[in-house]
Amino acid sequence: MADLARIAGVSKITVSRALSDSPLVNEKTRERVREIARQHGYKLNVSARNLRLRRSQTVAVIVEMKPSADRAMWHPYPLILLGGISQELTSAGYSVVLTTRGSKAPAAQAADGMILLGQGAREDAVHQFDRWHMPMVVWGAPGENEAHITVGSDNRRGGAAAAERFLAMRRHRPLFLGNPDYPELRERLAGFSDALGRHGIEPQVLVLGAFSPDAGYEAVRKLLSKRVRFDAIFAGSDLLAMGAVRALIEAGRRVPEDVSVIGYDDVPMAAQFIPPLSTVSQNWQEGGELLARKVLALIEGQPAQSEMLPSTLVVRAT
Amino acid sequence: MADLARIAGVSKITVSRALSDSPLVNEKTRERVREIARQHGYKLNVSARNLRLRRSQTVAVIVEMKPSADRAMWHPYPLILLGGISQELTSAGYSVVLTTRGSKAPAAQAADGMILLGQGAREDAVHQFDRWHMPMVVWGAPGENEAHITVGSDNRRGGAAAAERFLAMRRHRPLFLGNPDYPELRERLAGFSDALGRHGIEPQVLVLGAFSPDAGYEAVRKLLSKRVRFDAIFAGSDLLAMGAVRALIEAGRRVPEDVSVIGYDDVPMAAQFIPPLSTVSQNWQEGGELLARKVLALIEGQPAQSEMLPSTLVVRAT
DNA sequence: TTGAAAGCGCTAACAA
DNA sequence: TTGTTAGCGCTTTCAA
Repeated sequence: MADLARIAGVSKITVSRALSDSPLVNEKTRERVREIARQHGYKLNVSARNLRLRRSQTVAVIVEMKPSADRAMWHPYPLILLGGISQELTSAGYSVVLTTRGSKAPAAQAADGMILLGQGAREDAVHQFDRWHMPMVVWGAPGENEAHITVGSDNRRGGAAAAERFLAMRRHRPLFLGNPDYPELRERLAGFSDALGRHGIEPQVLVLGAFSPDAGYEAVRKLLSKRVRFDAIFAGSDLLAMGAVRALIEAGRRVPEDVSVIGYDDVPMAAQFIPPLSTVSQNWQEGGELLARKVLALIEGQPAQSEMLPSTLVVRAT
Repeated sequence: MADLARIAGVSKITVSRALSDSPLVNEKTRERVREIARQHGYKLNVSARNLRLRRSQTVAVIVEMKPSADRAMWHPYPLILLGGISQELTSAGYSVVLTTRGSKAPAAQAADGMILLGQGAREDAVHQFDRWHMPMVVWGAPGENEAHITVGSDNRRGGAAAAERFLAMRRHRPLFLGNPDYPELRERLAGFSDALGRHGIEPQVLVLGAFSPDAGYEAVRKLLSKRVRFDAIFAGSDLLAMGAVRALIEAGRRVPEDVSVIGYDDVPMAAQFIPPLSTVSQNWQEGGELLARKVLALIEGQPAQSEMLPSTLVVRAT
């Protein structure tokens, strides 16, 4: 900038003003400076500007990644959340700084705000990041982190919707498939159990480690071989549900006549599955957008509140 | 840092050294300084450090996003590419700065390197970013951008593999389903056509706008109603292929006896589909990791070359 | 409409 | 082992 100033025969500050479209500079001067900048391939030093302005136009998105084991955050669906976040922030002139918890990468600290996703949104993580004293929004179940602004989908309601559907179909031996160690699944199961409990029904719970179709397939196969009786399955994810359906069909059970199946997420394949899968739909993209809008509000000093996204049961064939 | 120095009774630089684990500082001094920093909730100003060190420990990932229409980059599979990138960069102590082309967000300019993804990797985009003079790696088909380091999967080989399979099955009326405006699909079609051409067979090409199962379903339904004859379908994506299979089955055609179908991508559902879908597998995750490793190499001044990831045909039931 | 001075918070180079 | 000096490149006062 000093060089440009010398070449243009003006002062540094005039160059700065010209390049940032300040009204404090003469039209002609501005054009001349800009032309010179272009010719010389000048590129603004963003770090210097950030230092001076005390902001980076950046929001850190922090996801969990245990080194090897659980890469849940990199599964396709949570990533769509990131798509929503990015879309919203980008159009507001912010960039997303993507980091994983525990990384030594420093850039996240320079951000103007922070979004916590995935397992990273646990209590301990929240406290850890609290010390950074920056606007923070958390994805997950509100109430767990009363002190923080939370956006999440209504997993409890989704579980209840599945239960109500089974009740309407007069199913009395429902089964829950999934790992309630994940807070989302715990909520889904809670909503499911509560709604059933009000009619004196208690679901069986089959704890599964993975979310994959194979896990669902194997689990149901084992149940069938052990002659466990059930007439309805509520799966913690669509992939699990699809695996379950495959196992049922292979074993000669009719879906939904013998066993009704409801999944969770409404992935694009759910509608194309044969038979088309009934499932609880949640809009990840929108969740991402909402998270982004909340941090932006906080960054600009406006108030913001926790919010829960609706989950709706989509009844298809199963 | 000046405050900490005063409190600890040392100089600023000693604080700096203590906090950055420099060997130039006495063990005791270091501990004392760190303790004081902790007590006072000190947080390093990363912008200042970036300015001073002339680096940001950041890699910009630039994706395409036409405002409303084509959000292809936010589809699940390209996002996995991002997962791979992020994983690799994070473990090297870098953060990912996610921006879309055309965004006014400044943070990307401060990055130490750049990865261009999606439609953004077209010629014009590449030239636009060339002016930033930073290490750059592009996702796509090598050869298109000779001048730049490119990582991509071998779409041409994938198309050829599908063709070879059909030839081995003695199919003589193959059909290609997909939109060759996308460079990847163009390559897949090229490989497919070339391999067939060597046996005197020319595939029919059905250009489809979308990648969705519905698009595949509708397209095949129309073909069947027009009594177009074909005995093999190579679809540009698994979702398309699944839609096609559904249409075939509904119309009473047997898969693969009457019509063999091969998809592309090997999405997790492909193996669970009924019937399990044959498809060309490409490893997005690994592609992302490779992209990341190449930029890191460039950033550290090491040489790097373009590279093509293998695509392999996975033969299942269709 | 332009400019001079000051300083954002950090670390490399050099000196003690 | 510690400290002094200087300066990274920018923009906000304040003055002309």
